Amino acid sequence: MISLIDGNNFYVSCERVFNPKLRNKPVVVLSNNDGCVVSRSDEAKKLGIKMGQPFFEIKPFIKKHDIKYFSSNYSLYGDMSARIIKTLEQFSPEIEMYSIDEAFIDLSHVSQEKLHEFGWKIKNTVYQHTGIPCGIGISFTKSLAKVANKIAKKSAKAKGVLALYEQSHITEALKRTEIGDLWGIGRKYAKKLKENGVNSALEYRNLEIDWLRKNLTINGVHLAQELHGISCLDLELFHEPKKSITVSRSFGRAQSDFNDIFSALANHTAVACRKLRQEGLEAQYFCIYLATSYHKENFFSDSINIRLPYYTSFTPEYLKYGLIALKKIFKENKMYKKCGILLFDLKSKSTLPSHLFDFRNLEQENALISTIDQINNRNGASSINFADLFINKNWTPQRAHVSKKYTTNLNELILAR
DNA sequence: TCTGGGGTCCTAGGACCC
DNA sequence: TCTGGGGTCCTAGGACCC
Repeated sequence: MISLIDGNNFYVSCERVFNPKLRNKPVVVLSNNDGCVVSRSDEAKKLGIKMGQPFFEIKPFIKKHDIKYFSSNYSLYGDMSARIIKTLEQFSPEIEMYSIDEAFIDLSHVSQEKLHEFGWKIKNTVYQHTGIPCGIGISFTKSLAKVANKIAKKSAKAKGVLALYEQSHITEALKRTEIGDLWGIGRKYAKKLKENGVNSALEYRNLEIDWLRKNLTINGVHLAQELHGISCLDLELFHEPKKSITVSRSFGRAQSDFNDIFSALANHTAVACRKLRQEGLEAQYFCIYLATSYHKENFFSDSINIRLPYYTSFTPEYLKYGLIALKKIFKENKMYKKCGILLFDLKSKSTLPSHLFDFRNLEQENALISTIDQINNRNGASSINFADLFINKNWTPQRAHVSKKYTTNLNELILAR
């Protein structure tokens, strides 16, 4: 058996842990750049605020109903997520942290008649240890656990915990699950399926394999089998090495000056390279990306791929080639709204030169960059950095309503108490 | 009359997830 | 004025090989 545990309205719940006044009140958390709503309390949902709704559109509504709102505070949410995993470790040796607010855990060591009780024990303990309310779904496969989790949160009877193991209950649950709520069925597939008369998960499960294969790829077939209780998706217990790393941000306001934009790109590049080093990886290819506002007329974007002479994670190398690349795609008189960098073709760090004509002094590079990383780890990001990053900060995203660093900044933690 | 068969690799685009 | 960011996987089609 597998259980899916996820934090309810996770970002909002994280904010509430350290600010109890927010309980029982409508609260939303905004995306980067205070762009749109990405997490809503139940009260905010009841008022009709939609997921992904632009903030500026609902600002008057928010003031009128005294809805509390916050810029996203990812260091706080990441830290709360780590606390949840720590708590889950006492319930099962096999845990897959699927996203910042969701984990699958193996429950094959629990007998069927104890599943429900065990689920409640997990829910209560997570709340006790972290202050985060969560939903628990339990069943034979990951996809069925997802179905159970969704119903657990909706049903007044389940109150947040549901174990599905009786066939009649599974059938009933699938009948009640709308096709678009299935894990793996997005907007496009939901539309296509409805056009073919498939409106519930139960109807989906009855579809012909060949039809699914043809119209929804092999993933669609796997989903149907999972709904029959045949496991196709294993728990991923080990952290797979990343295949790509992206860092991109919308600018606080549109930018047209080359130096301003390079300054932003340099900052994203430094963050991306640091992630690369944290993963113990190096890249040889990267792509930089530049775009105007997607929501304005004459949307324009351009990107360019760069191949470095060797695999590396040394930031100055990326800054050097990034500057050349940006000059190639930058155009005057455009109001750019966003830029980013994508690192791909990643492989494990090697300490050897890659070829005969590689004249880098790797020892020196490593000494420099690891010193910089250490200083920044100890004293906060960008305590020390490359000059390109400081040209100016006109581009910095909006983040006007951020909460305190309750868990990651000692001084603020003491103040909060 | 009439022009093979089998395979790999790469890429762009589309779909999904949170 | 103002609309997020970071990922993965699958497939079809083209290019190329013998």
